[in-house]
Amino acid sequence: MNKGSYTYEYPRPSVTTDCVIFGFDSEGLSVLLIERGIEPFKGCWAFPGGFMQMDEDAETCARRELEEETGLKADYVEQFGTFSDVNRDPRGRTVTIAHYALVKKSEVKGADDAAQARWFPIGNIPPLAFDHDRILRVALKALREKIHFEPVGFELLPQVFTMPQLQDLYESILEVKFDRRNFASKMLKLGILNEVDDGTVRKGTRNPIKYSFNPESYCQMKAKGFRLEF
Amino acid sequence: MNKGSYTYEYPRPSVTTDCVIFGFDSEGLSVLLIERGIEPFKGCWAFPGGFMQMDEDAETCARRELEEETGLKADYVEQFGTFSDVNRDPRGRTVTIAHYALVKKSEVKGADDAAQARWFPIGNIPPLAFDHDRILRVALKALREKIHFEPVGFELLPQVFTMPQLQDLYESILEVKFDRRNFASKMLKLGILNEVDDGTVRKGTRNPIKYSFNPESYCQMKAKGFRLEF
DNA sequence: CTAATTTTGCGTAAAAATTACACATATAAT
DNA sequence: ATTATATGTGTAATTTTTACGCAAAATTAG
Repeated sequence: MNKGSYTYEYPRPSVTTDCVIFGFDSEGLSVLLIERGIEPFKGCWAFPGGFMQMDEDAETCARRELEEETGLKADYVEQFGTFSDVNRDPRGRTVTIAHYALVKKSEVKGADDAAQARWFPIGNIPPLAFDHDRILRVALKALREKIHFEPVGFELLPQVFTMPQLQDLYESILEVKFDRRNFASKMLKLGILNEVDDGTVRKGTRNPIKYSFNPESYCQMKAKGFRLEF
Repeated sequence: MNKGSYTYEYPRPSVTTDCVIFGFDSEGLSVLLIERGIEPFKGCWAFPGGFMQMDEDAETCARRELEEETGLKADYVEQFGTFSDVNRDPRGRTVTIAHYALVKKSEVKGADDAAQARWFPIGNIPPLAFDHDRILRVALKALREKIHFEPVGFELLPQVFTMPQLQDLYESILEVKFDRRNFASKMLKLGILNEVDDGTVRKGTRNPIKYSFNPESYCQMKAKGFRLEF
């Protein structure tokens, strides 16, 4: 196909997607960024993303770019806003449909091998390219609201986790502290956690009980309309 | 400027905005639609919207199209999602950034004069063009969630309103019924309502107290983080 | 190796929020 | 004129949330 072969009656902005990738481990919440090797914003970090193809919708594009640029396949990808400031990209008019992805860092193997991809804790983000700092703020806000309606936490934790881990997750995302006993009883009362018997005999109380997320119960709950109050 | 004078190396989708306009009166919640005079979807109804110009961002575009096509200027316009299905427009690849607008029907004068614009109650929507039925469902969901965090109701009611009106509004949007005494006390406890003295002496209790929204109190509340629980 | 500290599970009492509900009065309807 | 309806007000019962103490084993410190 020739260069410059697409002609339109009126000018059109470029359409891209960007993807804010959230991960979680004992260090807290973090995002995966890619270092830009070229101008503009050379040396700055940015979310993976790129131009939307004519045969894919926005979420498909976000997932494709995510995999191409980081090697990750995310289960959970969701659109949270579209950014269209006239001057957001110095190269030309660009509209980006922003998504966030939730990945289990415990299952991410060679993501750090990937050329210039690195995890940054949410409290220590380097200078970002374009309007990505604004996009990150909006992404965090969206995630914080989402966690009240959907158990997004389970997309971020390992398959099997403990109550303290789950509490850490909620505290990291919402930036608050909970009483551990109240947190546990509220969570258990929801009825979406399965106790996992990993064979080890629980003698003392210091080795925590292992849980896994029960998607079936969750779906039933969701059908009735559900809200996680914190 | 010549026809067909914009040429790009890769194909680009069109970018449009659409605007779901919500209004409220004693009949309940309704939306303002425009009848399509031409194919495709001739005779169907659609949200006002159109192509984004190169010198305006999405919200500016939505407001412009809204005014051009209905004569309305809306105070409150907010983006709630971008729709990018590959086949959503039979004429070609189009991505639309969808917004909703809240208007005071009480202050809308000649909007119905406008050629083919008409209000439809939310329970009686005619066949819609393109994927606008889906867009409407998402808009309603967004509005229902928003009402928990922001006093969107006050954008829909007249400047001065009564408690029963406010309750009707909440009940219409959330599709539930509240105990009128509990609703009133909860609302008043928020401290964002001013009692309006309209001079008339309130003898009986059947003529309801008039209120207005107090934006200052609301801003203070919002700063502390706020949620309206229903 | 021993002692001190920390982590975890469990359960209860106090406080706060939500819910359910009754009556009086003037307007509106019959 | 009589009846029905809409509105304001307050309180008791219930439910939910919050605060907090204790015991046991693992971990850490010495």
